[in-house]
Amino acid sequence: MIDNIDKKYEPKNVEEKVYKMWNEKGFFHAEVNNEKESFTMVIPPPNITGQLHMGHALDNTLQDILARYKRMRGFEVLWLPGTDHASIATEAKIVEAMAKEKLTKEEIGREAFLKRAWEWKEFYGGRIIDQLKKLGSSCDWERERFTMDEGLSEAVKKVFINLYEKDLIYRGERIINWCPKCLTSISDAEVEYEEKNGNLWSVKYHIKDSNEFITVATTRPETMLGDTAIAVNPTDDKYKNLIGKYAILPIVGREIPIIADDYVEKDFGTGAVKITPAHDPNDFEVGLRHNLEQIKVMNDNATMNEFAGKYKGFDRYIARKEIIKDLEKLNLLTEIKVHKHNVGTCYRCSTVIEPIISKQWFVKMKPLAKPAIDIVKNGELKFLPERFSKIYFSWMENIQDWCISRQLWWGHRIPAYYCMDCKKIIVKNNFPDKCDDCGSKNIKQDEDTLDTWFSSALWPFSTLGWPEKTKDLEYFYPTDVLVTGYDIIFFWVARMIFSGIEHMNEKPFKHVFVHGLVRDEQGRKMSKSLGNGIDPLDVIEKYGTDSLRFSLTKGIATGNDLRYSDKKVESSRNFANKLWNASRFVLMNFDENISIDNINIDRLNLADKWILRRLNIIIQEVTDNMEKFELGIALEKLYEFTWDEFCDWYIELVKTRLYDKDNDLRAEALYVLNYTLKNIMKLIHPFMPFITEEIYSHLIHDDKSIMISSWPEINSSFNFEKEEKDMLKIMEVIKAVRNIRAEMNVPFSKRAKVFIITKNKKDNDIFIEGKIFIEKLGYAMEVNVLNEKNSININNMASAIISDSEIFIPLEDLIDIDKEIERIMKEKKNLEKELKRVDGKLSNENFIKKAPQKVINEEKEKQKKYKNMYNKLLERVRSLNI
RNA sequence: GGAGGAUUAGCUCAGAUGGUUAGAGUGCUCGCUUGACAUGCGAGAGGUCACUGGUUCGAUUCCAGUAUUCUCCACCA
Repeated sequence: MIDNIDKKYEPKNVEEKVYKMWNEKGFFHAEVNNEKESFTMVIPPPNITGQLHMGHALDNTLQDILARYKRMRGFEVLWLPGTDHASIATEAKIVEAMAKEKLTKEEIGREAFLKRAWEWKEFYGGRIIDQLKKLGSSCDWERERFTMDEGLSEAVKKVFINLYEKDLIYRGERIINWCPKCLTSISDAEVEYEEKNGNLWSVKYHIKDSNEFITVATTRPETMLGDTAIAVNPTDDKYKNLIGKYAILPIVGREIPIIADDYVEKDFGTGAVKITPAHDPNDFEVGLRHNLEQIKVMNDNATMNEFAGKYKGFDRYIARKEIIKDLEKLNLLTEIKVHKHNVGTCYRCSTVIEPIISKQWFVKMKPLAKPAIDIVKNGELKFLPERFSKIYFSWMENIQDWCISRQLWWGHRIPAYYCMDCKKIIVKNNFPDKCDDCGSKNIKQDEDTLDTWFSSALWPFSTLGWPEKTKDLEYFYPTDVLVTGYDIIFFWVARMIFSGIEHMNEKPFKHVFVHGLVRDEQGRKMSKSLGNGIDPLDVIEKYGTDSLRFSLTKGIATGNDLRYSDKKVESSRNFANKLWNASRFVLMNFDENISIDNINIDRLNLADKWILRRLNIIIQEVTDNMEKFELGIALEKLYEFTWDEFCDWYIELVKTRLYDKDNDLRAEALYVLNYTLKNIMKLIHPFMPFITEEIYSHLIHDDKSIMISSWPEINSSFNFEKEEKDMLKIMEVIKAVRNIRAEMNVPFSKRAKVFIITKNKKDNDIFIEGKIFIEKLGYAMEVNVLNEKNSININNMASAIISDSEIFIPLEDLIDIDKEIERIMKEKKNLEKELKRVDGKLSNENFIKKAPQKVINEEKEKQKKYKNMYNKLLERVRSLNI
């Protein structure tokens, strides 16, 4: 017996306490356990600079739901947490912080910089972890990893060396995406395209030894300083005679050849293209085909270099203006058009990317992509929803080599060493003593670090001890589900897949469970620049974690974006409160003097049997939904079952019995209440872990915690099919009575008599059994079940017709005959519509011939029912002289 | 240029291997301090399931096309 429980649920009084308890009892921890099947997930490691946002909240809520569900289903669940060093993002923040002290990286040097970075990591790395805990995440914190942990760094080196030895990593000079602000190369995936208004300038180039000109169009005139050819299409008659001749590069005066290449489209622009192999990826390819010189005209910070002649030192955009001015003076500018085009920008700092030729390390992608495509094609690894595999394929099938070197300090330093004497490249685990070839000791390590994603690609196995052959790997790998937003399929998911296959010879996970973005109330992306982000921690503070989790998961469709709204959280909070109060009701009625241990099923009443049967069905359905990852549907069903069926019906139905201290079926009622509520708590626990734990701890059971209790199963002795149907009939009567009363404006305090007329013997018995419920929920002073209505005067009664029965309520002076007529006519119209539909169907020969018998029978049943009701209605119409 | 979503109640969204009187939350209307809960209870109004075809006995659901809209990928200088 519990009293003095607050009327309102206060998450703050519960969440911290409960989380601490779980943690201290070691419920989050997973160990190799050969008696159980494993279920493994690795967290998408948040950046150490990161702060929890709604995306994290959704992502981790989904993972936690799966983890808790599987744990209850008896799996050894490992949800492995950790953080990512996020090279560019973190380095940028540290540089920014140093700028406030008027310091630069170069001034303090690599070693001191890294010291600062590690301090940063210590300080901020823990913050996001604490925030994940606030979400209720049941991660195994004893296994927390960081992408630059010693073990993970070993894995990175090992992978680099493996790939290098297999010739899948190479160093070469190619066009890469250069960010002039971050001062590093970035991969293709890290470039974001933005549509911008620019100009298309047409520039005349003089043909050598002639008075002719050739006109080219360009969006980036500043790169012309690095032109080393002009290209035309070989089949283009306009320019055929010019192929092989030379043009004079304006301003610079250099002679450049006019070449023919298929790459040029005859119909675009002038049909002639300036070729700048050092500053454009397409031009680079053309350059290779024609053996053209590559002239880089910019510095790393996007200012012009010495090859830019008089523009040296100018920023690229200033240089552009100056060049345009000079071309105008020279009369070589023939046209300026406004031109909308996509400009590549850095995904971290939004600076316009400069394609630039540079010596970098690359991963050869084609051979790695092939098996990674196959494994999804053959269904061994599944995307959920399936449509995301198409996105994956299109990326994987068109993949370019991956530029993995970064000109950053924070990250895994590339394990490549250069002999300064004989120039040999040595790729090795440790700093070599001497050069293998010439024996020189004059050796330097590559200055660059690796792309952050290079290490996170290994996350599913590096975190489990690879390259060591650990028991953990054997037991927990491959992982089961990877939960992530669709926005990082390319960055991360795809790279984990080919890495897993290449290094483990096994997929990294069986399912990729993809979710959408959390948008703001108006459907916009939440972003810093818009300032429309909602801090999940604020929401938790105000409404509690369970409410936040609930609002992010109820009714969502896999892979679709969803909108955050305060209204939704509020209604979730109301649901939590509902759970709280339903439990309060149950607990308040617990009676120390009544044992619910040995309940005889035969003594359960109709309502008991109905709710137990409904619970069985819900258990089955929700379990099916969970297995299919239909979390949103599962939760929706639980919401409705709990609120509508359990609270609004069962609890109301049980009250009469419970309040009657002499009733000898109170034990049965308490048993059913405890049993149902207990199972509801279990079913909801994965979604709302805190409140369910708190409530569960007060209920009667033998578990230490709901978290480690077992998932509900159907109780086959509770499959009361008949009673379920009977109860539905009684509920139908109750609804009809309430409807009449509401429409007739009968005040609550005014009890009325209810007459139920049915010729059907079975129904008769059911209603007699249900009298007590109809009285209570239909606010009736007396319920009479009759075979004939002859014995009562129905003229002053309001009525309703439900299938085989009629209901009459004498309202005496309260009856409003016009309203009654209105009600009846409305019902008549409705029935006519339905009858017409069902008659039409059943009189259709083809329907009878071709539809399945089951459907036909169902329709016939309906027809019978409607006809019956309709006849009674006509009788009623006649009797009222309408 | 290519691909993929979305389009269902005023708003935000679910939904069904094709057959239900198409659902929820929220908002709205009416009535309620009903011995858990006003963060509540009861009743109600509100939908041509974007449009046009096709398949089918039957389509809101499957197929094709159209429109509107969002997103991703590629990129022609």
